[in-house]
Amino acid sequence: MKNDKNPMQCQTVVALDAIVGKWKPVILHILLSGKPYRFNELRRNIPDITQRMLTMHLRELEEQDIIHREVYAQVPPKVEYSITEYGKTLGPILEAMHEWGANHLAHMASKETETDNSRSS
Amino acid sequence: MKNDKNPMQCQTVVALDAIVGKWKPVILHILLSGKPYRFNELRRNIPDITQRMLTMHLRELEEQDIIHREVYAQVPPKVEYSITEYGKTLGPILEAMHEWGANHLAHMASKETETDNSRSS
DNA sequence: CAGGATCCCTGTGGATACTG
DNA sequence: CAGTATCCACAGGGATCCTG
Repeated sequence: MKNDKNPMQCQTVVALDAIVGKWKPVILHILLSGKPYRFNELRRNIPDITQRMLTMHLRELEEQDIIHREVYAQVPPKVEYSITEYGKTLGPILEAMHEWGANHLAHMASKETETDNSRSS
Repeated sequence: MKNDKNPMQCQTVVALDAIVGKWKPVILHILLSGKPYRFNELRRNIPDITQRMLTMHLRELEEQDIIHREVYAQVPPKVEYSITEYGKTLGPILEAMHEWGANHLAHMASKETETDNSRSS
């Protein structure tokens, strides 16, 4: 894992570790719908991601038991990724962050306007 | 800011942006107590942080209106950092993450034990 | 005391090509 | 289809020295 010595006190980073990564929030947001997705299906839903990063993030999430990887022995290969029951516990947190983020954008925008007003007066 | 083109959809990253950074969670955790802290006081409470990183993180948090920087015109200089009312809205999220993180450690530990059992059997 | 200025190292992530 | 394997760029962060 990434955190060698978390000197007690801050398990927050443990949670962060699970959702930090350039595309992890998007992946989680998609899989939290409950529907399983195939590899390339995910790629298509995340336009700018590279297969490398998709693979890496999926592996990390799997290792954390947040998503499940189901391999179907057939040709052509078929692999499906889905959120685990345990992974669903991240849902509320992600939602809260999404909400806070949206509100934050508004908050910062209004502060911008304040400064604009004081400039224009 | 860090995210140039967040293609709508994911304000989660906006929230993440506010709390991601090697020491931000700790800083926030400390300041969320409500008590104002001086610069070196914070340093002392975060053993391994460098003044450079402390400064940078504080500046970013200030820019986001999450903490307040109060400069007292006196010599020797005195600067106090405190959580803003707005910044307090991050509290519940950090708390939730902390709780999830603690639980996650337990969860992963128990999975480890499972494998240990299957190995030892 | 509370920083600013520099230099440098590492990890995260991007681009591209190849495979079972 | 679902990946691996390489190479490479850059930003986040560390160490050190200096200052109003």
